[in-house]
Amino acid sequence: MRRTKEQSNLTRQALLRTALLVFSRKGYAATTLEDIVLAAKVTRGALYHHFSGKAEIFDVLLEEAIAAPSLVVQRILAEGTGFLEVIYRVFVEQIIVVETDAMYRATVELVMFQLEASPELESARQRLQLGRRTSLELLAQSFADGIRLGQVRRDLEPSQVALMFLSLQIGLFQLWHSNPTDLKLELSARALADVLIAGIRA
Amino acid sequence: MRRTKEQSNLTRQALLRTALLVFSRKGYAATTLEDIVLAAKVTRGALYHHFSGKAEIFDVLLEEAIAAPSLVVQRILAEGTGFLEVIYRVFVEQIIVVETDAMYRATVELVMFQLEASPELESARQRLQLGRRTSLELLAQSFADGIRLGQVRRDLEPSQVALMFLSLQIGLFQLWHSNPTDLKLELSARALADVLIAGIRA
DNA sequence: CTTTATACATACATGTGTGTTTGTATGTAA
DNA sequence: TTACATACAAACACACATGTATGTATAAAG
Repeated sequence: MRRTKEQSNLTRQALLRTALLVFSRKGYAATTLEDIVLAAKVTRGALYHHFSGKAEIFDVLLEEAIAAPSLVVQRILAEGTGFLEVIYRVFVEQIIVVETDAMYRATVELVMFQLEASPELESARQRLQLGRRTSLELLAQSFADGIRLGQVRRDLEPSQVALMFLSLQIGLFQLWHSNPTDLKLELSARALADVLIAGIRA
Repeated sequence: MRRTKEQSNLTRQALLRTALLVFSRKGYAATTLEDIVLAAKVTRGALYHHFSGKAEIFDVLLEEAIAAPSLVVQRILAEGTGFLEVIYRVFVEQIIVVETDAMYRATVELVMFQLEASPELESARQRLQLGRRTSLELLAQSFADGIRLGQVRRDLEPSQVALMFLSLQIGLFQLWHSNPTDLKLELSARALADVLIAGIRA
């Protein structure tokens, strides 16, 4: 009955994977360890062998979840063409990933909807906050470049434009999430990005 | 020790008021009835006398919370001047209320951060979704008027503009909430509204 | 003024979830 | 091949939160 080392690793991955799905759907508090191990087809013994408890498994998930979005951004920034076009693409494609990749969506849901709710996740929230700050700063710097290139209105604060960019993304996803059926996400994302660009272009 | 009818009403109100604050801070699941009655300086007996349980008191709160934003909108729509100016004011003032009115802020937090998390609040979520749909439709209709008046770009879908408006509001609040200290809310709200207007004006 | 209903407080029963402990079969190293 | 470590399963103990049942003092009704 004793599993081999790599099998052990598989169960650990299975636990993480299913835990992500369950947490993102039911939330931290409402998720019981039994839920997780049942879906992963192991017992609580396995979970407690791999993790110290409920808090730790959530923490591990969050680590990856916070890192995920910036990966997408960096991919797009690498193939950059025109400034405003890059902005447009970053906005749209990052939202498309949410729609198409269920796992990525789960991580976003985890961060956006389950994190603010529970007080015991304070440290996680602070890490998220830090991540968002750097995101904002990176964006702001990018928009500052855009201004210097003469592509963005000179009277705008780069930090405010960055804020608007992120607000739009977050708000759109939240609205879509609260009503996924009658909201075609990609279409809307393009429309919003279009207005955004129109509002900031020089 | 038996209280009079109006005293009873006061304790009921106190329970609702403190429950709103506690729920909005700790979330539904993490909030214990003991937390509420302790803050309200009564016992659980009082709570169970006025409400059938945890679920009901949350439901009552939510009813008001969902209704609250539309009240603000209607107030501003009443004193309408120019179209784009009304849009601007609705956007900005609704956000200002969140910053200045702690109770209003709590209701918004309740709806935005605590509602998506718990599965047992499904019915409440559906009511919220309905409220948002009507909000969107109302906004869309308003923007359609704006197009007809020649104040808004004719190539834009009114529904998409409405979506953008709401997304911005929601996203901005969420970002501010995750980091209230280094984000001057009113200032940002004005900046975002400015870009929004610039992006949609004909 | 008596009676009854109300507005709570207190005590209790129950369920549920977490963490811990113990047991065990098997991979792995010597 | 023996000895030990590991990967889990199963059982247990404990805490805690909800709901309920009971008690009681006093407004309110007649």
